[in-house]
Amino acid sequence: MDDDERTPFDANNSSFTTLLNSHQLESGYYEESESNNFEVSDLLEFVSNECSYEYQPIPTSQTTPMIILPEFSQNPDNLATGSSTNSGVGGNRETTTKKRFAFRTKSQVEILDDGFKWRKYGKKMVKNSPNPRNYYRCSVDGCKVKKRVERDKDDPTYIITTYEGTHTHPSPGEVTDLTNNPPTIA
DNA sequence: CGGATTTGACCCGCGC
DNA sequence: GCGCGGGTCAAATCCG
Repeated sequence: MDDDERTPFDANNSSFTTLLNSHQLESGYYEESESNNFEVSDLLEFVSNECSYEYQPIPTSQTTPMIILPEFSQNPDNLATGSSTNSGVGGNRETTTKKRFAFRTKSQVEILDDGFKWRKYGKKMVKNSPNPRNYYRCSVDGCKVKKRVERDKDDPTYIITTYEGTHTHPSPGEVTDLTNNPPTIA
């Protein structure tokens, strides 16, 4: 709990400080899972896109967002093979470089309103945890962002939310001019 | 009535 | 080659 063995944030980086302040992140850890191109700006952009905490604070309860990527290279048992090409039944899925970020938040509810609409498409029980793992997907058509929510087996009070992919649309809460806002490259 | 949620079944990759 | 673990889909159900 108070003793972690992972690589902490680069506190020297002002960007991270801003990030921490903007999103009220107490502490956390980040790690890159695919390529080494992962930078602070990516994390910032991702946070801004994926978790609009700044727009929609967690209304359910006092939540302390934390950025943490524990299972990516530390425990292969949790995520097993993350960078697989084709996954699922379809067999033919377009798989490009997708970045994943895990946020560990302290909350009793798993449904954290981050400003986006999610549709649950699966629930699975993890073998090493009594708590199930929920799979969410962005309800927006065309957006292939996936979200994985799981309770910390060690600390049930903590929720580990893993985002995968990048949103190609603005937050539904904030209506913007779609005609004047062309989507970026997928 | 429409949409989201549920739960079981199916599939894939890897290990043994 | 089979089994395990994990991830996804899909039909049925429930809710608003």
